[in-house]
Amino acid sequence: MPTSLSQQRVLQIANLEIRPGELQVLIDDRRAGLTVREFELFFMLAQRLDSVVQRPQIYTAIWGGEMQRRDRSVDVLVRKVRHKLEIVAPEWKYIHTHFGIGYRFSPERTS
Amino acid sequence: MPTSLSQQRVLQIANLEIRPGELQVLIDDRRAGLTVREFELFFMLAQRLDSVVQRPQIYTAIWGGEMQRRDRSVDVLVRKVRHKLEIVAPEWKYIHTHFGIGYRFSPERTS
DNA sequence: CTGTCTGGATAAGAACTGGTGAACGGCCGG
DNA sequence: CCGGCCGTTCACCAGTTCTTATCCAGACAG
Repeated sequence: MPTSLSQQRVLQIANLEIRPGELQVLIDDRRAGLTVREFELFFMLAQRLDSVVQRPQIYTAIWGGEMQRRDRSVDVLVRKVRHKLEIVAPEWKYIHTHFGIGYRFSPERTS
Repeated sequence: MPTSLSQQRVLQIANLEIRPGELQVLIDDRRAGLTVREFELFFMLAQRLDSVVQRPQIYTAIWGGEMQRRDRSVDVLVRKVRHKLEIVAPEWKYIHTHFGIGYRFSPERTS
């Protein structure tokens, strides 16, 4: 699966640089320090800029298979990614929650 | 493959001089004393300064073929290179670990 | 306003990854 | 033969990450 990521191009969005081949996210040239899972989530959402991705879709994209009811894996992962991004860029929000549906990636300045 | 190395230019980075044609690494004009394999690894990473190189890519570049799961060859080789470099330049770190991903070359003074 | 459902936050144990030292075997020169 | 060098593999361990459970705040329906 890192192989498939390697094929992808570098994404430049807002103050982000996302390098699939290195599994790295750079924010204003600083490394976010995401783990492999975390990167997969973030990159997956980033590719669908501005669109709401449903939870089960996210789950399948990252873990494969069907998401069980009450499985909180996606939520916890989102939480971790948000946290790491906030450390590097406190004044930005990247992942937005859509209640009862899923998440949407779009960089927004908060201040 | 020593042939391909011979074609390459000498790299000057930080306190390093890397001579592909001689398979030699000089640190402040002192020889690191790397073996052929060790040099290949170090040079390969050095050419990708500041970028994270995934383990399987490293493996393929040096041994060819696919890296098996749980193959520790890369790790052990990195360990040996680090050790030899540390003897010559204790106050420098050259190879950084990115957990779950691979390694990144960028010279940093530690002290 | 109240009850119910969804998602945020946190924590504990399991599972995994990488650092490290050493053993093993091949190769070569003496 | 013998000893040293080199590359590979193994085993142990520390540190990191993932999974799962729980508690709680916010959202929504009636």
